Amino acid sequence: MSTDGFLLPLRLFVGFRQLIDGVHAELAREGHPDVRPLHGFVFQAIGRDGTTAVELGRRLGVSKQAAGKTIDNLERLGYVERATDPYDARRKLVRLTDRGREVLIRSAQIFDELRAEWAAQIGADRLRQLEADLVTVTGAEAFRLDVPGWFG
Amino acid sequence: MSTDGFLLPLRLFVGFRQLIDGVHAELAREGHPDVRPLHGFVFQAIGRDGTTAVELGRRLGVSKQAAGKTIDNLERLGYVERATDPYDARRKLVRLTDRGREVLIRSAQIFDELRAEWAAQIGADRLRQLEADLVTVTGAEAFRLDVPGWFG
DNA sequence: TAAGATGGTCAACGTGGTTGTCCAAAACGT
DNA sequence: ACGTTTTGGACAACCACGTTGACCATCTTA
Repeated sequence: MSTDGFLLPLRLFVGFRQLIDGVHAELAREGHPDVRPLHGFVFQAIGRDGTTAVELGRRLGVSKQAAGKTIDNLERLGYVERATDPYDARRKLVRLTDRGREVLIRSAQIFDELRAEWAAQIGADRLRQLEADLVTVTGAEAFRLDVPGWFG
Repeated sequence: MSTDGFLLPLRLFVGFRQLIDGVHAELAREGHPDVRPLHGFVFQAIGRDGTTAVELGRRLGVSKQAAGKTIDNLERLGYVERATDPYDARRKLVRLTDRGREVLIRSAQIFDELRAEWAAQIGADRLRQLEADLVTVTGAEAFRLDVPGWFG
């Protein structure tokens, strides 16, 4: 039936990667050369309200230690900050700094721009349908962040 | 315009990951539990004719040393074998073993089956259009295999 | 034939993942 | 109220896979 069973997964990945690379190339141009693809998902998982290392690990599908290391790195880069929870002395709240929020906002904007470029090539309605179809076939799958270990 | 700029890349990745995980779950069931997502792409890059470590690295977008390490692993698992090139004593040809070819063939078949499941959900014509649209927007991009290092 | 390019391997290093261990603080149960 | 369990965080050791640098053998080329 199909000409090549590898076409679909390959193109999905290439599309994903082009979008991610496009965002990070632009972020690097705007003064954020150290932000990795991984970090974007972390920023999103932290969100405006902040989280803890354990909760972050849960959301991303990695161990709390791995989440802690990533937080260490982002803290060193100035994108997140830790604060003690006044209601629970065990917890350390992880929140985005202004710099971190800036990256989160810019990322969304750049993704929108890249999406618009796609829309210009295949048409806005076709792109909407592509997104809708992907949602249909993939369902409500949680995002797993253990990509490095998962792939290799 | 778009509700969420993160939707598109996220769904592309989730779709990719579901296909890959589906194939490797089935491969594991069929006696190949040690084959990683990475390896499928390596098998494809080696192809029927075989290659060398340098050429493999070039195709996959990684260093020749990294390609060599991956070959070491696959050789240990019995999926590829090295042979000296009779016309060039420097080169070592890497070829798939019967076991390796089996995985390559089965992978393509399972991908086709998963693709058929997608087609059953959104319709064969819509899936064909989705693929065609992805090809249009992504262009003739070479696959890069440096995923672990790239992502994190 | 000497100089350069090419293919392969070894070694050292970095990052991000894992598990195991331990401690402090909160929650729970009698 | 107090002892026990659970929870959040950090430290350490280890593994996988990527990188660069160096080195040697072999082929190509001027």
